[in-house]
Amino acid sequence: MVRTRIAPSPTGFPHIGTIYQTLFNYAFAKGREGTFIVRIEDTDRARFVEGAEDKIYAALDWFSLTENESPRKGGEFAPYKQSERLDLYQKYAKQLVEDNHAYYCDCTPERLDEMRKKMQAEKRTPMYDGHCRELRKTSGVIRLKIIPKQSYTWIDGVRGEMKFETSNDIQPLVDDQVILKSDGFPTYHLAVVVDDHLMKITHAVRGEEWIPSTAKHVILYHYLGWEKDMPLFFHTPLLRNPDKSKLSKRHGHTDVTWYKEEGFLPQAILNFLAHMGWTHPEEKEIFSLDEFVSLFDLKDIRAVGPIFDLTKLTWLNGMYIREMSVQDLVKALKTYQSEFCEKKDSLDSIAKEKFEEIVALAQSRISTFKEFYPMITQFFSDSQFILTTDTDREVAKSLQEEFEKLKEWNKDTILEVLRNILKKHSIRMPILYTIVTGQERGLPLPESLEILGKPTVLSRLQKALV
RNA sequence: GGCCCCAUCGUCUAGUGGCCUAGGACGUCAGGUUCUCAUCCUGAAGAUCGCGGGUUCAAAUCCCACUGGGGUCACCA
Repeated sequence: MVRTRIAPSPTGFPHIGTIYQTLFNYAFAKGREGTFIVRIEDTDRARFVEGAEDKIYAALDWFSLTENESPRKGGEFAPYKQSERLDLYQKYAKQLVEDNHAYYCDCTPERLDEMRKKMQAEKRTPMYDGHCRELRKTSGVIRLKIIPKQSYTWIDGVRGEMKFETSNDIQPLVDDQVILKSDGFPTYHLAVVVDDHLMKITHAVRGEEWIPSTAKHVILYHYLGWEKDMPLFFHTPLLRNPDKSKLSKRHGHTDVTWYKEEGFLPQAILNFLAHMGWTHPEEKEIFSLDEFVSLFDLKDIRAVGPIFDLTKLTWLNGMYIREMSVQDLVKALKTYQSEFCEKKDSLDSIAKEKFEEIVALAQSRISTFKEFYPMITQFFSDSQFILTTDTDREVAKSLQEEFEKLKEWNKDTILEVLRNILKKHSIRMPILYTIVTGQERGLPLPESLEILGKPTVLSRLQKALV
C-alpha cells in the first residue's frame, strides 16, 4: 500500500516548489490506489505565520491536488500537525537518551555561536561531540550521539544506492544534531522520522536539498530500530533560477499566487511542472493531470536540476486557453476579472452583451488571462478614436462618410469599407488599428467594429473629429 | 573550505553499447494562409553529447581523473 506525503511548514506563501513536490507525491500515490497525505510541520514557533496553513490548502485545491489525510481532513493517524504531536517526539527522544543514542546538552546558544565561529575560523565542520557530551545533564536540548567511523547506506530511488560515513580520518561528517529543542519541540530531523514511520510512509519524496540530512534520518531509523521499514527516498531535482541557483524569490517567481494573478491555468502549470525531470513516454508535450497520474513513476525522475522557463509555461498556457470552449473561457475570464482586475465595469454595455464574441476573437491571441483586458480596450465605455496626425483626421473623415452610407452593418461590409479606405489613403492596416485602439495591432477590426455597432462607432468618430 | 549531487542545442528534454552523419518541444529566423496581430501549416539555423584519458570490433551511452554548475554544513524546514 503506497503512502506518500508532503510536509510543508506554514511559514509564508505556498511555494511553487511545494506544488512540484506535491505533483509527484500525489501522482505516484493516486496512480497506485495509494494514499497522499499532507502533514503540517509547524515546529518552528518563530517562523510560524498565521493563515499560512489555509493558503497551502487553497493552493492544493486550486491545482486539484487533493489529499486523503491531513489536519483538515483527518485520518487514521491524526493528528497531522506536528505541534499537536509533541508528546510523541518527546517520548522517542527520551527513549533515545535511555538507549544511549542521544544525550542532554545544556550549552547556551551564545556558547554554541562562539564555538561555531571558532571552528569556522579553523575551517572545520562544527561538531559538538566532546564539548557537550560529558555534561550528561537531564535538561537542555537533546542531541543525537553520532559514533565516528560508522558507515550506512540507503536507497535513493532517483540516484541509486547512497553510502556515507559518520567521520573520516580528518573530521566528523555528521554532527551531533539537536533532535529536541529546549522548548520541547522537535527539530525537523526527529519529527520527520517519527512521523513518516508512524504514518507508515512508504515513499519519501522531497527536494534534493535534503540529501545531506538524510544521513541523520537514516541513523535515527537505525537507533529507533525502524530500519526495516525505512521509506524509499526519492530526492527530486531542484527547480532553478535562470542563473541555475535554487529557485528563489529574488530571481524568479516562487509564490503560487503570483501565477494565479498573472492568469496562468493550474492545469497548464502542472503540465509544465511535469516536464521538469520527467518525460511523457511518447514525448507528448500536452497531457492532463489524469494522464500524468496513470503514466508517472517515481523511478523515471531525472536527477538534473531544470531551469524554470517562464516562456515555455506561457506557451503551454496559451495552448490550454485555445483548447478551452469559449463558454469555459468566458467563465474563467470573468472569475479572473472579479479577483484581479480593477476596471470591472468599464466595458461598454453592448460589449457586455456580446462578451462571448469578444472572447472568441481573443482566444487565439492571449497566452494568459492577464493579457485579455489590455487587448480589448476598444470595448471599454471610455474608449475613443485617437487622431494624432492630419492623415488620421482625413482617414477618420472617410470612415465617417463611408460608414454612414452602410445599409448593412456586418464584418464583410465593414471590411470592404476599410479596404477602400486603405487604398484611397495609401495606408496600411496598423494605421487604422492605431486610430481605433491606440495600438498597432489587435483583434480583427471588422469584427470588433461590428460588435461595437454602427451608432457607437459613428459617435466615437464624431467625437474625435470635433 | 569539508561532504554530497549533477553534466546532450539558449531552455525543457529523447537517448541505458551498434538503428545517432544525436530525435522532439519552447524560443529564434524565413515562407505560406490572412484586414493588423495571433492561431494554424511548412522550412531553416542551433548540441563535434563539458574536457582528457581509458574499456570495447563499436561509447552520448560503461570506468577514472579533471573542469564546471548546484546543494548542504542552525535549538529553520
